[in-house]
Amino acid sequence: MPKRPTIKLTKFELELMNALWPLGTASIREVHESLPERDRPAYTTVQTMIRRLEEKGAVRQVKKIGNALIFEPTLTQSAAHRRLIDDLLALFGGSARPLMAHLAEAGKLTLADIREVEEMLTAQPPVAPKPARKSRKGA
Amino acid sequence: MPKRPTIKLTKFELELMNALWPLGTASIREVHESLPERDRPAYTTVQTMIRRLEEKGAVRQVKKIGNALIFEPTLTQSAAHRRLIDDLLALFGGSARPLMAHLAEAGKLTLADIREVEEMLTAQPPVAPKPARKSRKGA
DNA sequence: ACCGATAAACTACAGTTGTAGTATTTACAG
DNA sequence: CTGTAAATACTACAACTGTAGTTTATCGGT
Repeated sequence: MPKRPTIKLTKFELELMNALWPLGTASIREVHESLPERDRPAYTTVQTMIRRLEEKGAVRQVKKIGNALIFEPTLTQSAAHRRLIDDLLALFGGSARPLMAHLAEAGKLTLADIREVEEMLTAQPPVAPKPARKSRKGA
Repeated sequence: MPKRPTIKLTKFELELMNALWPLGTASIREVHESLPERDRPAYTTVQTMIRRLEEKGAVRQVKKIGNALIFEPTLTQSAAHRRLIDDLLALFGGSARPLMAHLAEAGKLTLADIREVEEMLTAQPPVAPKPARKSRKGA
């Protein structure tokens, strides 16, 4: 597999993606308007950023309606999140432990949170080495 | 309280701090040498960065030995980490839940990790609303 | 007191990011 | 078909980052 180079997004690019993901598919205008009106950048700023996101391969043009281009995310939210977390984790020496500890200390983690994840982990075998996810050869 | 503006460090600045924290106090030369020799930047690069860290208030000069300045961190590792985590958390809408879920999914969280944090949380009352930390008036 | 080695201070520069203005194209209304 | 409004494409630019060279100050030895 090609292993594309895991797109790196800035904070602001991420915010744009956060606007785009729920829309699924949208024009620049729509992305722009869906940003929090409190400190909303100029329309052209969004334009520029979307173009850069396209260069980075995070979004792509899918069609044109009237004279407006319609975009859709190529990078999934999940992939973006994974990247963020991996980066943070790297700064913590690769282990989630100190990260968790910090979260707990800062009161960002409740017992409920823990229990939930615990269930997740016990429900599914944590070390399941990729159960050969169905590969429909044709489509 | 003054609430200083929570210093924002870049990845590389963080790496320098990671070198400095264990040293406790060090010259630029020492910081430089303690960087992984694999892709170690020029001495002057470290100089520049330390200067910028000083401007940002993350380190400070404490003395001079020979003609070399000795620095020490002002920003604690803990504070820096807190900042990192808070930033990440903000991107996740402020809740640790999806973050945890992602960690678990990615196999970065083991049951053991969970248990440990769980203990931390049960040991100390998690919602302790700042037990009025001792304020010696006089100092 | 001078010289050579170090260190610090200053300067430089290219790439990235956030921000947006200006110029050009294009689709639709009349 | 033509004008106009909307969108796109192009251009600009300052702050921040990573990178390091050049110039100047300083310490310590002879």
